[in-house]
Amino acid sequence: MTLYESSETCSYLSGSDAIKLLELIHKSLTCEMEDDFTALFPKIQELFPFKFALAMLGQQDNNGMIMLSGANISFPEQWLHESISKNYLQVDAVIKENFTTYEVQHWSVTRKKLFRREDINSLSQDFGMRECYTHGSRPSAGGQNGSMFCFSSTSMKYDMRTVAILEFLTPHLHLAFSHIFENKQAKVNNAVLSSREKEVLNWLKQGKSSWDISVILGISERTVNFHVYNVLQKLGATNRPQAVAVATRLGLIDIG
Amino acid sequence: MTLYESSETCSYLSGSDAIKLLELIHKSLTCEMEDDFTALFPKIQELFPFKFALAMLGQQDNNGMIMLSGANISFPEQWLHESISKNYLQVDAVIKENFTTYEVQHWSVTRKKLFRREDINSLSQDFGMRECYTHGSRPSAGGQNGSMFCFSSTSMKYDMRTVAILEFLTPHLHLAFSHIFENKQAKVNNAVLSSREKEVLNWLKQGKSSWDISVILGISERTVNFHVYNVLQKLGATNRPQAVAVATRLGLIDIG
DNA sequence: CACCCACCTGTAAGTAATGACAGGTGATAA
DNA sequence: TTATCACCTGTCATTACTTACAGGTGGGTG
Repeated sequence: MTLYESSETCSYLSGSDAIKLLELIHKSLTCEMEDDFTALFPKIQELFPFKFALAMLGQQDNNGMIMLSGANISFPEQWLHESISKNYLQVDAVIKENFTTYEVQHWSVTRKKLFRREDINSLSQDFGMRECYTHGSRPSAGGQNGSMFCFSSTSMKYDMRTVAILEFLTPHLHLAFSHIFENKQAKVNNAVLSSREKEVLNWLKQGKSSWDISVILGISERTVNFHVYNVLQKLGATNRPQAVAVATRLGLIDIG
Repeated sequence: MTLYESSETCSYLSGSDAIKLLELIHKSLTCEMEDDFTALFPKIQELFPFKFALAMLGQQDNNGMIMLSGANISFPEQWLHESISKNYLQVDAVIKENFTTYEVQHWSVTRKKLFRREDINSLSQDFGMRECYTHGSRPSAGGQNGSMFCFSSTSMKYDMRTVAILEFLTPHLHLAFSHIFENKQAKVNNAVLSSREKEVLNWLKQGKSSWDISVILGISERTVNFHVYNVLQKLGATNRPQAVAVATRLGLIDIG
């Protein structure tokens, strides 16, 4: 049984902790852009101290986790740059552990558990990131992406209060961050098709034939087929059913 | 500016209120079935007293709100029966107000505001439901349904603490209730198509032609068309693109 | 101006899908 | 046993779609 199901987890929290968490969770509901999300972190700092924070969204794959999106709240850019160039993010044991167990981790605890020693990599030490809490959420209904949030500093004691805070907060950070990512993706994808192409696609979804659409739009059937052909090319689809499926997945057309 | 955005809303809450809310919100994240959802309400009763509770999910329509799903937590069955048979749910001003403003309502306050008088309908009075708080969430990204939650009793004072509790709690009740509804719908819809039909549909979505699928499944092309035809009939679609769209909407095939 | 792009249109050949006809098997439930 | 249902198969005529070819218009940008 993880602490998630334990009813005593909140006993580590004070009333003012709980109120701050409530406010944070409430604010997380209305995050639409990355700025809204970033704005949560100063408030998290009021709950427990950290210098650096990082958010990551990943998608499960055959080979492992693929990073979809990262929001660097306050990590040193150089650390990120070196970590990415040296492929640390793909091989790091803590990250693997996160995307396997999705439980709260404390670097020294995890490393002791995995390697039977506590030392961290020199890169992190150079930047004054001697300790770090990480916690993420697993892919769930309504979202197929997993997440990971890092809170790092020179020294962070492992204590149950921080664990409890993360367990209450992380699922909502995950929802907010996923939501922002999907917004962003839909925006990017939205530019792929022209307005006429989206219009045609929306009628296709409704079961209309080329002839139907030509009447609806007041253009020739040939032109409808022309638009459809362009949609197929742009979406990499081989026929109309796939085009509808791809467009739906990319958020280009409404589900309804 | 509504209380939602006010940073002082939580000042009406005690630390123990906040902890109970946190626990409730956390539990709401893992609700998969209606029982899980119903189990939240005894915990809500620890926050503020009420005798009867009701959850409703509705979909915006040209004419108004259509009820999609209701969970009767503890309302008198007879009250519900009479309300439905007398069409109260369609004409009730409080319900209309909920699905317009989506703000916390207190029956006597709302009625005073709308009708300049406080009296309630005799039906509710007969059942000892003299007062009621209602609050819901508007349709949002990732869910097109609005919700309404009622908490009723013989006497409920209007106070800011209860309002604050509802404002913090309701969005999460909404998410949980919507999620349960979608689960239920997907389950119902899932029985509509046979396993072979779903298999064919999933290949259609991938852009495969009838011939492709016949090779993949090791059956004749004619049989693939037979299955597709049955899918079209069952889903009420006129062609493959629409079938893919409908199946996606009903949760019959994965989006990915 | 030249260029790109969204938008529009035509012809035509080949391929795919639709919807009707007809029929057969095997498992499971009344 | 009779019935039902998922599953399977065939033919055939009609309609729809795909993908080439060819081209024209108007708006905006470098």
